[in-house]
Amino acid sequence: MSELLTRSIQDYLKHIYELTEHGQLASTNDLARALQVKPASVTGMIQKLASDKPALVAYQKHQGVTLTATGKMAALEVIRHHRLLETWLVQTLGYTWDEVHEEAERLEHVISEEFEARIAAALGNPTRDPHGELIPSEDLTMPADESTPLASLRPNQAASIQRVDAQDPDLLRYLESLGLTPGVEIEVTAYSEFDHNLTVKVGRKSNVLGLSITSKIFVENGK
Amino acid sequence: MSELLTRSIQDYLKHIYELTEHGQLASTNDLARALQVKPASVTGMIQKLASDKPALVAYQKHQGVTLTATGKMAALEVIRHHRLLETWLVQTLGYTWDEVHEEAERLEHVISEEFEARIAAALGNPTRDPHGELIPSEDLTMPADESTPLASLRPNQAASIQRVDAQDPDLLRYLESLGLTPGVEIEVTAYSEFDHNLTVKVGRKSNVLGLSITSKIFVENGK
DNA sequence: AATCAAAATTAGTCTTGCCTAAATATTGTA
DNA sequence: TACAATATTTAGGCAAGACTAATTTTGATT
Ligand SMILES: [Mn+2]
Ligand SMILES: [Mn+2]
Ligand SMILES: [Mn+2]
Ligand SMILES: [Mn+2]
Repeated sequence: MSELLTRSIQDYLKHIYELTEHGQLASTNDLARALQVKPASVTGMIQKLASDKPALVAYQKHQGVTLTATGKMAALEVIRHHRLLETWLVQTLGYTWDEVHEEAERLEHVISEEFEARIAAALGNPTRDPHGELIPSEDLTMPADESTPLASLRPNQAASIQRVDAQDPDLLRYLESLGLTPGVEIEVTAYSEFDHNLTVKVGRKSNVLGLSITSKIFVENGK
Repeated sequence: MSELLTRSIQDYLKHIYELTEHGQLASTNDLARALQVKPASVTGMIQKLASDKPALVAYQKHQGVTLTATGKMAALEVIRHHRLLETWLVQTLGYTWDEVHEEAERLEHVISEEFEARIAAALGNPTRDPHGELIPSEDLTMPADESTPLASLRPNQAASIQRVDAQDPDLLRYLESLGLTPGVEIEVTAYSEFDHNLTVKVGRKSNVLGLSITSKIFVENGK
């Protein structure tokens, strides 16, 4: 799996992985939004990736793309780099979880396999990054994710936060200020069916959270 | 000094700095060799850098280039990144001095000022990298270098090794195997004026070193 | 002063990855 | 079934940075 893959291609593959993780096809528009690029540029790149020597994506005009086995390996390699880097920035350099994303976004493309191995070992081969996201294993397998969105819980259900699917620093700081971070136990005490707000108890405090937040927090282990 | 400077430009500036550090002009050919690029490419890039909004280099056709004040700041920024990274790879991830150059060569262009500040602080603001090279200060001043090449010493002169000006991993491993690393005390016991070999004593052992080695080891403080 | 080799520059191409504008395909709905 | 809105693709361009081949400049040597 050694890389002749450009930075740009690595980012395409990573985002295609994320958009197709649950069996969907990634649309040109969704990719354009994720990559901050115009749809026409996505079409161009996708056509190139699809016609590469060993194709990195499977593509049919107007239908969207998925990754080939080769493309998936390359994507998982980048994702592993990203998540190990985030973990390591937090644990060894004192970054906070709202600061790491941007730094990792650049570093992920330039570290060697040697570097990856050394930080993984130094961290004790972690399985989750600071946001609770699962880290692909060294052999590029993505562990199964058992969690469900907090939004799907209803009053009297308790659970523990597994991961927070967000990179926006403001949102992350806000969540931290409420104590909504991975590992924390929470309980839903109220649900408003019109706006889908949930009232969530953390320790002694309760907060009312809208769907745009509860859909980004993933929990497990409701009692 | 924030960067709109591409990776490629950063490498040009860094190498121009190194080639002009002692007052010379950097020639097109020397730069081409240093950057592993054809001379025609160097001419093209130099002309662009010379005609940039605030010019990064001063250039006259066929005469060679030097850095402007702006260009020098940008170069020192990259060099500071490189040398802090090398130091940090050795001290916190257990890299050896022959392994760090290549990794730092890529990382130097993508770390943030925040990252630079954090590793500098974590390392206690070091002034030399693992090869003994001086690290530009945070305000981008290069400390004065008092050292002279080992090649200039003669029998009965003693000195301590300050820095080793080499990146070739094989050479670095060889020097380490001889105990020729920064901080080590040495003494010259013989000189051969025909081939310029020096016999150098380190601890109990002596080795005969050719000019291609003694010109890359810099020493200070002969007693 | 004339000559010549080495060094440097110019001219013209190529690749990568993006863009805008225009054309076309798909889809959901009337 | 047909139309309009939406999504996607095509066509044509541009900027960076590299390359090769051809040409010019420099500066040493006769
Ligand atoms: Mn990235
Ligand atoms: Mn993360
Ligand atoms: Mn570099
Ligand atoms: Mn060094």
